[in-house]
Amino acid sequence: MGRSPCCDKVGLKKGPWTPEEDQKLLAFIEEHGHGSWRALPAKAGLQRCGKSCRLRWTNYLRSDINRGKFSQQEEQTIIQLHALLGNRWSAIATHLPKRTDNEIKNYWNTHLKKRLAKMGIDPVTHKPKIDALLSNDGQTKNAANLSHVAQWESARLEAEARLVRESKLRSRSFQHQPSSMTTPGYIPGSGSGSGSPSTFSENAPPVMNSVPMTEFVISSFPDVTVSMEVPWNPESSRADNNSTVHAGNVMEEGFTHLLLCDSAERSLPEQWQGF
DNA sequence: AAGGATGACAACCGCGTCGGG
DNA sequence: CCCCGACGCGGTTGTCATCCT
Repeated sequence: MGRSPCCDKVGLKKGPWTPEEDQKLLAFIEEHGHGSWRALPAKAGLQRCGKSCRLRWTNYLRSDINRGKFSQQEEQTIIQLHALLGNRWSAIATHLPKRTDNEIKNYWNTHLKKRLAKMGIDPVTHKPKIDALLSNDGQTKNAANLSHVAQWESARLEAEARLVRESKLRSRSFQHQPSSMTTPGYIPGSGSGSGSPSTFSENAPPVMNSVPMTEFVISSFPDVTVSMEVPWNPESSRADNNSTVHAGNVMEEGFTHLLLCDSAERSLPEQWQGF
């Protein structure tokens, strides 16, 4: 309950680690394991608090860390998982082997968040900003746009709720099975295209009625399928006759693809340029 | 060339949670 | 059941490098 007092002790070094300190920590852990982090600094001969040692080890010294540039696939995974999980960096990190939560968090804050903001997408919810859906005089270009945003939010929250349930199940069973195998009531869909869409049957009313459903499959989280009601009009994926913005269609095209474009001006669909 | 601005990333801080006594 | 130490997590800050004027 109380805060750890280890860092309050005077005489302990703070700030950047030196190569000598790294070597001491590395050598000690390789020989003895880290054991109790609190006791480790004294045993290893380090003038650091245990917390600092743990951070240095988990974020930098571990041998199973990839410190190279983030690949496009990794970027996409982060964006997709962040859309579902929010700022739960440790949870996101579990789906990115060799990457630490701190590294992912930093990368998000310095690269991806800015890219989202630049494109007029709320970095918190990943939905298009309301002001991006407004015309210059403040009127909505298309009332359906706001409806799509609400639907996206609804789908996102639903997926999040499911993840919470799965998390609880996983913590109980401690298994690494696809969650579709462990989540009661989950009915896997038949994938994109024809066939019945995936949905959430556990205590949930049918989400859809007559409107065709669109599935969002998270590629690095294949057991999660977000189904949402998004009327699909291939023509309006670019721009319809009224130059309206179809938030749902843009999402269907895969907003993560848009986010991966280095330059919004270069690769965005016409109606998104200039945001 | 100097120095201010900006970007990138490492590290710290403080809160919440867990588990043992 | 309560207390408290230990740890993990996410937000924030600090520091260094690079760019720009």
